Amino acid sequence: MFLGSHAINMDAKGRLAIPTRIRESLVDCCEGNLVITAHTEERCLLVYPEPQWLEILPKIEALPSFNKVARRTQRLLIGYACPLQMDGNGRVLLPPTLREYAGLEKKLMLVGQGKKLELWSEDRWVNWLDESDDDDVIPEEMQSLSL
Amino acid sequence: MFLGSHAINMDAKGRLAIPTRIRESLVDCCEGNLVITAHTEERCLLVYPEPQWLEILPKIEALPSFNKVARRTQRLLIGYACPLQMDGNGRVLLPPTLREYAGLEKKLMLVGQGKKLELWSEDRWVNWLDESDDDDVIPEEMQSLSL
DNA sequence: GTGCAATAGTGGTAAAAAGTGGGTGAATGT
DNA sequence: ACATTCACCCACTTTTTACCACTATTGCAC
Repeated sequence: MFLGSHAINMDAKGRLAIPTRIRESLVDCCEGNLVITAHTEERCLLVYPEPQWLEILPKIEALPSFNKVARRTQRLLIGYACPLQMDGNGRVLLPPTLREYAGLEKKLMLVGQGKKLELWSEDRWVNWLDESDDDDVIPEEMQSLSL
Repeated sequence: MFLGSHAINMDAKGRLAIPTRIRESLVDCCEGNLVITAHTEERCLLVYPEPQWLEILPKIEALPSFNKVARRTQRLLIGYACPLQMDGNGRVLLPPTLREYAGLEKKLMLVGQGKKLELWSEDRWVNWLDESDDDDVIPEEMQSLSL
């Protein structure tokens, strides 16, 4: 279970030190085997423990090839997916195409999301926080949700 | 299984170095025998390991001849198909007609898509990423999909 | 409160591998 | 027969990646 957000830095080579708390969770649940890919709705990245990834992969593959939205989802999720391994210092190397996609520079935010993590450029994260989506539709599943 | 995206360059002769990761997968699954053809929905190319291609070919041929969409699909997929072989350095030579179709110049993106690969002009790829498809229909299979 | 120790984070280096460019000979087509 | 194209090969340059060393920070004990 991944909770909380962490401000972390990426070095000049695109390496990223996973915060120790999270590192421990990762070793527990997947021996450090991660899959990182693009988020389809925002320009940020998704980090899955490999077992979680293997659960959703078949669902993505099963989507219809001749629907535009489905094709976009497939192309991004599968097309950007990349297995990652932590190095001896608990760092991972982010492939250039993913850095590019999410606009990652030095300052990043790693955000726990339960079964997965999200990785944001700090700038984009802050911008997203400021966005007001007042006019968006609330799905049925949330109509009766009480927090 | 092909995952992940790679920025690659085409040289002046129209040769294209396959990234090592993918090269290994290709040698494993088809001894480097590829078939490349046109994508019917976007102006990019499809790269199949030969066995995968031989699986889908009969399905394409079986499409009804008196339907316009089906005819277009056949014409493009079969009409542009071309077998490729990697050279000693893991490069392939792209036929001019395919380069033309997909608008390939120097900078390309090779995108893993599970059983196949897609090859894009980098420009077109970036444009496609920026396209907003907000008004498209979300297929039923995705209505309750939770990733 | 201060100092020491352990651990996290950062930067650098060197060996290996991958990408790039070019040249030559064979083959094909005019 | 000649020209042009293409496949194959060789060599060089750049990038990658794994490993190592140092600095900073945190936490604990005295």
